[in-house]
Amino acid sequence: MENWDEVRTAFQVARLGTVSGAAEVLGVHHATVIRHIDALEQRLGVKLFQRHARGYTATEAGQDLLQVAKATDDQFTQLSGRLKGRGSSVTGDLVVTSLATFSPLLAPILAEFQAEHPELIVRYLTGDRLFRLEYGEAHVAIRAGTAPDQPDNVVQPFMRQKIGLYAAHSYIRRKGRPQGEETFADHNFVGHDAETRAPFNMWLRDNVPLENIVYRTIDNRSMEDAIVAGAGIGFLPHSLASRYSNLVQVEPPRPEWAAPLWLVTHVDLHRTAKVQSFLTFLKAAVKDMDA
Amino acid sequence: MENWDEVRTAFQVARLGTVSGAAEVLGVHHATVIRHIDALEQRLGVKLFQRHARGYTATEAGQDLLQVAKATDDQFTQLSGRLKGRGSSVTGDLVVTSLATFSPLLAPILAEFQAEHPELIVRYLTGDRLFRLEYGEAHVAIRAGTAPDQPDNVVQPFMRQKIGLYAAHSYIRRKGRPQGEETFADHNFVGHDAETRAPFNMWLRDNVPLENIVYRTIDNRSMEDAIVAGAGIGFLPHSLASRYSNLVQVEPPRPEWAAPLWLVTHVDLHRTAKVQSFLTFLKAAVKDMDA
DNA sequence: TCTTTTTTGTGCAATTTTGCACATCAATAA
DNA sequence: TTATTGATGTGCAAAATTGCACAAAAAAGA
Repeated sequence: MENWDEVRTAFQVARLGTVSGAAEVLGVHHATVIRHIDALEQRLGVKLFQRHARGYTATEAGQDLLQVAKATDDQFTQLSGRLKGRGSSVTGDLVVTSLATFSPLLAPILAEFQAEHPELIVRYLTGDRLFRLEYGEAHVAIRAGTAPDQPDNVVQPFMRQKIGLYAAHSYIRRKGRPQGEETFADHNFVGHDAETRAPFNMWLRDNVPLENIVYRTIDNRSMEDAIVAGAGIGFLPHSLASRYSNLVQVEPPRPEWAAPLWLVTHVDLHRTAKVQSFLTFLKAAVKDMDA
Repeated sequence: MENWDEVRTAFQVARLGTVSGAAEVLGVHHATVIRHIDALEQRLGVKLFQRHARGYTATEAGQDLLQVAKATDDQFTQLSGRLKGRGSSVTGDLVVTSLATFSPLLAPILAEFQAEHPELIVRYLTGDRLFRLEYGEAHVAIRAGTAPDQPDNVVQPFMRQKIGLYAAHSYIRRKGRPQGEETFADHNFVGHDAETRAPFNMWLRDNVPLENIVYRTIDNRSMEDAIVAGAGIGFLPHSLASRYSNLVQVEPPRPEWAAPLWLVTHVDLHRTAKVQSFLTFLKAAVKDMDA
């Protein structure tokens, strides 16, 4: 059964009983309808209609087709409604991906956005590997570092996280509070094991002796745990550090430490209402946080 | 949702994940597939696929379409199978129509044909009005009289019913048995009230005084009842009269009394296996009866 | 009975659709 | 790294589809 359009034509003829009527409904010339029916009957090897001067009446075969095609027509109509509606409504899945680092930042925002759109299911994917937008793995990605320049992606600046140096009370009691950068050589630090391109990490490599970075980890979250546990002084986002009552701000956030964050979406999805709605919500949320 | 073919194309793309694969399955050029997708997306205003170098992956909208179209594809495949099968099998309805007169003749034949095709449902329509083949009211019609010449109908000779003159024993006892045509003026006859074109009826009008036709009826079946009841002498098909033990053959069947019967089918249905099968069965049955 | 209306059916031209060639791009393997 | 493979995307010509004009026939109405 190839050529679904011919089935659609036959459906209208069976429904209306005349070629002319079907042609009008379908918006084509009645000759086209006749030829569709002829072609379909020849391919199937079955007479679908009996032709007479008052129109076409469906044979048993034609009525069988009518039943099936009627159901199909209904299904397609409903599908069309759903698809068109989907273009302007915030429902279904919203897949957001980022490094696990930003989970504390994003979680409350995502939660609130979901609360505003009860029909929405938020899927927040974090992981080591980058989830690829061009394969449809996510609607929105939050990326850090230099601006990504994938051709099919729409990139826009999101925010700069304020990053400061923090240490736990337990550490301060043990090693004392540093008095300016020049005293850092006497202190222990928590840092990345790998050579990441994060600004604060590069600053750390330049301004602190390597042997003072006594606790090294790959995972940002483990770094946070180490700082809280008093392993040493380390960089933390201001918003995150302020949640811990046992952390002391050793150095206030500096612009050169701040890592720029980017919002990345795929071209095909960027214009959709769902993504747009989320992006504006996201930017408004961080604006509130800055203020 | 117009243009079901584009839905079919999108279905294959969603199923296979690549334009090239879909093009191969559909038997069209891959450029055609791309253009179908583009057209469909534009009409719906929704992105169905995300394009990347490895192929097309369905968005949520595309997956919704996939679900619906998959069901449609199944339905159409099944329908196609049913329709094609219907072309070469004897199932469903077989609608036969004739004047009620021929019911005694046809009933046993129809019954046996049904027994040979258990899946068949025989609908035998009799009535005053002619059921019209061109409106699909019947597959086969048995008509009497001069050959019908409707353009769309396929007419073939069926049989000539042997018609004789019969009377009941009770009538013979009352009025005696006629000794040849010349004594008919002394007898009572059962005949048609209307001026039918049936050969035996015309013969009756020509060879028997009108006032001797004492029992007139419109319905052939009532005429039969009258003869059996002894109302007078009347024409009956030989096959029918021989069933009654209380009937006497006044005159044996003559060729000029015999009414030619015609088998009529509609052009569109004539070639179908069901109709052909029935026609050959029908002709074989009456051949047996003659022999 | 005759006219009007409605419907199907067909040859031919215009339009649309399709196929082909080629460009491009990304992933894979040597 | 480099060549290769397999995918998408586009201009242009060929092919198929469609629309139009018109014919014909039957039902409906005057």
